[in-house]
Amino acid sequence: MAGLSSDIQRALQLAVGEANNAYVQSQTRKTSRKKRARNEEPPEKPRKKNKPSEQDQTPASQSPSHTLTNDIHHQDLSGDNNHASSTAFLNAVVAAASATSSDSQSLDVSQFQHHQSYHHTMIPDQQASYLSYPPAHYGFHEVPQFDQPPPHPQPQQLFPGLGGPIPDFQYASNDDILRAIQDIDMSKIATALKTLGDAAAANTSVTSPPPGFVPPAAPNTDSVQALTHAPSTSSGAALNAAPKSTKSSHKRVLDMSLPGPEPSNPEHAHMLANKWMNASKLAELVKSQGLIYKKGKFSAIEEQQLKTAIENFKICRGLSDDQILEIIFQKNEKGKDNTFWSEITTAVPQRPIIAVYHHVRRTFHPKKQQGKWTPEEDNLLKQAVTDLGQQWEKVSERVGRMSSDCRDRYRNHIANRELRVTGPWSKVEEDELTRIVAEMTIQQGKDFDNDVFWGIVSDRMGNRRGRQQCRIKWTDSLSKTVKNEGQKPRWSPQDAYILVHKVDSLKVRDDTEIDWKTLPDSDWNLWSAHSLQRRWLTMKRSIKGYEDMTHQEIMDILRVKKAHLPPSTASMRRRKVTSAASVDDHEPVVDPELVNGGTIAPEAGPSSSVAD
DNA sequence: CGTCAAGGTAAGGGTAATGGTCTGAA
DNA sequence: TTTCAGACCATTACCCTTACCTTGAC
Repeated sequence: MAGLSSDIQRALQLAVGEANNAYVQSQTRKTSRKKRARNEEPPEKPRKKNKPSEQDQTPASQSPSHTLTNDIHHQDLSGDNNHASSTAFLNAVVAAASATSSDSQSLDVSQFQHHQSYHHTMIPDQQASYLSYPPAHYGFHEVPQFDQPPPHPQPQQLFPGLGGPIPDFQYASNDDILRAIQDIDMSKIATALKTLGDAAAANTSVTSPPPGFVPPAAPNTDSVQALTHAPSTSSGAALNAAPKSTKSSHKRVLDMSLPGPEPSNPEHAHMLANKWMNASKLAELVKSQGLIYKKGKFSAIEEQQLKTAIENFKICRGLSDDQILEIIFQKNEKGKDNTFWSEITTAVPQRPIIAVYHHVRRTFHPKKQQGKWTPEEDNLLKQAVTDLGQQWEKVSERVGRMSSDCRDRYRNHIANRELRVTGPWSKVEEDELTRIVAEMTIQQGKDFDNDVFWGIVSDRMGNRRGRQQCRIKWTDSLSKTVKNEGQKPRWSPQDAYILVHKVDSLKVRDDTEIDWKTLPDSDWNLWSAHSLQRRWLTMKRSIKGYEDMTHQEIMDILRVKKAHLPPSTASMRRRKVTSAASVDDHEPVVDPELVNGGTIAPEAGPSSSVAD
């Protein structure tokens, strides 16, 4: 099948692998739960924090402080029916796609089951797999294997009719794969997968899922009110962790294979989607009824879900794009469709209707994202504020930018412009900022990471520095120096190592789902959430072709890339280093692989402050 | 006329993307 | 010496939440 796109190839691999994974999982669980204990650790060993014993893994025992990993286990264990349904649907997909095959050359999926699973993230202790990823040029074959599990027994094939041999995917070239699948009708596969992807994307009551397809429920990985944040792996655990085996993944920039947020209880879900509750009302319900709702940035997946929901709303009612915009920005009450906001809110579980309202109105605003402000616009804005005051909607009409953008431009760049200083901070300024922050937080028993009002700080700096300047200077520079006893810490390979393991432990579908504030722990807390996020982006962008990879694929590569610590930093892991003065370069070096393999456990948490 | 819910506006806090400079290793 | 990657710093557009206000139904 010449000209088959690589996306289609990957999509097919994914479909088959996913279907078989799902099937094998359900078969495996049905036949013997004991197999689940076959993991990196012997069953009698105490499990890591994030890997509770199997007895813990019932939905009923799920505590509010459950971990993400727990969630995944819960979903997986309790989701036999879901798997069966998903599997049945995938089965139908492939059956439909292969219906036109002229001969029965087909996929022997048992070939894949010897390799590591890209589903590893859903089934942490499941070692069966179908597709190997990434290819050897990433150096995965060089990664030391720890506690290689015994070969996984092979459950019955999901696609017994597709029994022809196929080259081992782990080492096969694309050509081999293509030859093996050449008789499958790729257009049908692609169509079916698109449907599947859309269903997963929508994962909502707005859309009707394909028959038999039950979208899996899932851990929530964003900020969730009233939920103790699922802790990521501790820094100590990260340092002690063996590099995980490779697992395959698939080429979709948004990876929907991991489940999304678990729907709230039906009553709460209805309330969130229909009641316009303000912050205090929400807080009250969190307290009194244990309401769980999501805060923070909308992830790329939520964006997609909303987009799909709006599209469905449009199609169901036969509306045009303009009519949808009229609903979103409706000014008059006449002809108002009150179901719109409630309906699209159901597409993003755990989001309150008010948050969706604000988000969608910004996202769909015709004046959004116009880039840099020109001096002419600045003058127009300045004049408009002089004439109209801070009535941003009116100012917006005159300037031609969104009201919030006008407000931001004014407060951040126009107001007090004559006083504003830019460029590097002087020592005097840094001391002044440190003093002001200390006075406003520490001296009042508050947290200097979270309880600072930056507008006030800027005022107290005489408006010579803006709120954003003050905040960034503090969170990304001065605070870590203060925490580090006056020494400026530098980002080290072990920080990168910890970060990768922590991100990995979150098991998110996409890095936009990460709540970066939850990453630091007591031993590793020098870096602000903002810094960590930027570090992550830097690491991610160091991977060639990262734009076309899913989070899982990026994770796979970084996990290996950052698997080893340079000897010079390995020694530091044996004790907590808090300042440059404490670093002894002559300390014996610990073989990082020994530590990685769990032979040597670090005594304490890692140094989070490797000095120059 | 008071109350309540829906939703519009403003304000405060925060993040993402990007670019420049410096530094150290190859 | 040159080149390059990445650490560090700064800027600024963009985003989310919350408080408060307006409007209309009851």
